[in-house]
Amino acid sequence: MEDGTSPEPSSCAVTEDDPFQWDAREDCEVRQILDRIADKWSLLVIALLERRTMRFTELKREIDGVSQRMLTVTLRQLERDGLVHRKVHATVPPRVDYSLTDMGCTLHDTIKPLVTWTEAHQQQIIAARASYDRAAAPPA
Amino acid sequence: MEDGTSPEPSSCAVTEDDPFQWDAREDCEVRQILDRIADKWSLLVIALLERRTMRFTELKREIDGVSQRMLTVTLRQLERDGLVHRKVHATVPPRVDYSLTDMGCTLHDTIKPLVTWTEAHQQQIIAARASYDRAAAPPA
DNA sequence: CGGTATCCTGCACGATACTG
DNA sequence: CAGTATCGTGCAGGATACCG
Repeated sequence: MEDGTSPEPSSCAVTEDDPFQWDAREDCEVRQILDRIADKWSLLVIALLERRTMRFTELKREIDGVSQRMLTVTLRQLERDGLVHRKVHATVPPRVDYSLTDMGCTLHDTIKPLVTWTEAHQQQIIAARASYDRAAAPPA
Repeated sequence: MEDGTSPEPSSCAVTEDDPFQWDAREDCEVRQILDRIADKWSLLVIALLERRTMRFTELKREIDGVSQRMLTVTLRQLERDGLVHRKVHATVPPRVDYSLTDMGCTLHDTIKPLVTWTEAHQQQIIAARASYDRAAAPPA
């Protein structure tokens, strides 16, 4: 395939004084943490809990397609990372409330722009994909 | 386990007028796109390309642990999504330059705070994990 | 209700070999 | 140099059953 089909490159600044350069080591803590919070369900859980405290079953009902196992695993990881608070009520039947911790809220603040960006650019991305696929299409 | 070991919940605002509420449907476009850009390598590639145009081999050398296959796959996806530009030079040996598109740059702008957040909170997260693990420790 | 424990499967990904 | 093609497999994650 030629390159003529790609969108133009940008000329975004190569800011030399940009302190943003991350550690590319495989065992880098930052990468591990990012992998964790950027996984399939964590973002969704954080987004939902930012709105209000929710029970386990509520979360399960809200999140289309999540298995009980994955929801449990996700919540446990977020709790372990100090992002989500788990409150067990000693009632019967049991009741467990999940909510964001303060740190979880600050994380949400940084995630939100990412989701907003995605929403704002989804049409552009869909168009880019169609264009790419057309260019690579089977020359029948 | 009791709940006494969890960090306190936050009281972050339940802003009712908050328009941020995302589509939890499994086939939601936003979720698919997020899954794509939040994967193990994409973030790293975007971060590196924001600094400067890079060749395939350079990227491979910079990113510890990535296989040739995964780098290729990642770059193709990002190209297809219109986030990365691929420029093939008709020289021999071949030379392929990768750079961010304008859209890729805007994405980087929203990713950067997330990385910054992670760097800023990694100690807190490590501490939270240690605390959690201690609480759940084998009661020998 | 809100989980664990167990089993089983698919496919994501690495390794390797080949090519324009 | 910058890929494709093919094969093998580890483990993420679904399904199911059971429990406090």
